[in-house]
Amino acid sequence: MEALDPLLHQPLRTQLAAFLAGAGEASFTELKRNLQVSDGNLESHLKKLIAADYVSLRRIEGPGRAQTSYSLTPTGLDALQRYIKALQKLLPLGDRDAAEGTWNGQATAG
Amino acid sequence: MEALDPLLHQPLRTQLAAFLAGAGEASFTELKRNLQVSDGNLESHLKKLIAADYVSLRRIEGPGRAQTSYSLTPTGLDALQRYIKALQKLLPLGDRDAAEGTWNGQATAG
DNA sequence: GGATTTACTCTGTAATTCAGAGTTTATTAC
DNA sequence: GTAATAAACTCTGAATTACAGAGTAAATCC
Repeated sequence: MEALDPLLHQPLRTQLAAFLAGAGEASFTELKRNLQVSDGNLESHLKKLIAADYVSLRRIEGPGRAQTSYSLTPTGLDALQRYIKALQKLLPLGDRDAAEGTWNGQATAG
Repeated sequence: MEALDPLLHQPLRTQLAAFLAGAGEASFTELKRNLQVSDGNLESHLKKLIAADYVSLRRIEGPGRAQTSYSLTPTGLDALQRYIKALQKLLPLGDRDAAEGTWNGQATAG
């Protein structure tokens, strides 16, 4: 059985990675709004992803206060992609062939 | 953004639930072997799933020492199914339509 | 120029995760 | 029959993680 990247397999961090993958990049505040998370919690998870080089930051000096833009690194995107493959192997997720076995009567149709 | 059931969205518990869904039921030892996990760790996660009524146990009195057989409850299967739907919404997982947006060039093809 | 807001960062607490030691019941060797 | 081994868990405690709210610094509003 394949292990699920523990860095990505955590509620907030999965959402963070998915959001960044979809959005390309986002500011602290955008992330906070979209993920509905407290400041401290957001920054601690962001920090962890940055430490793993899954996320990079870019300082944006605009008019007004400087902001940081966060985005997935190639490493992060790759990890996310491999994480998704692992999920597909583990669970029946539409991409049926990938799942090692499909469940009883129920499959994925609900 | 939809939250991911924190009970299921944890590496060992996701695997546990997926395995039980696939196998129907399994003994402590089977689970231990398949998930490659320590006794203590397995029992603590199992306990958590049982407390949530995601997993039920059944005592099996055979020849030799009695064993416990673990399986998903209807509640657990339902939760797993909803968890999978949430994942599908969040990530591009083969079932493409469900994902809120598909990523840049990369999509799911590797 | 004082009050507010924005954009984070720090700190401490609570909860979670985990390994290994402990317990109980059965089986095998003698 | 009993000592040693094994199976099937359960308990304990330490390490890590997750989280909220308080703190800080810079900009904007009045």
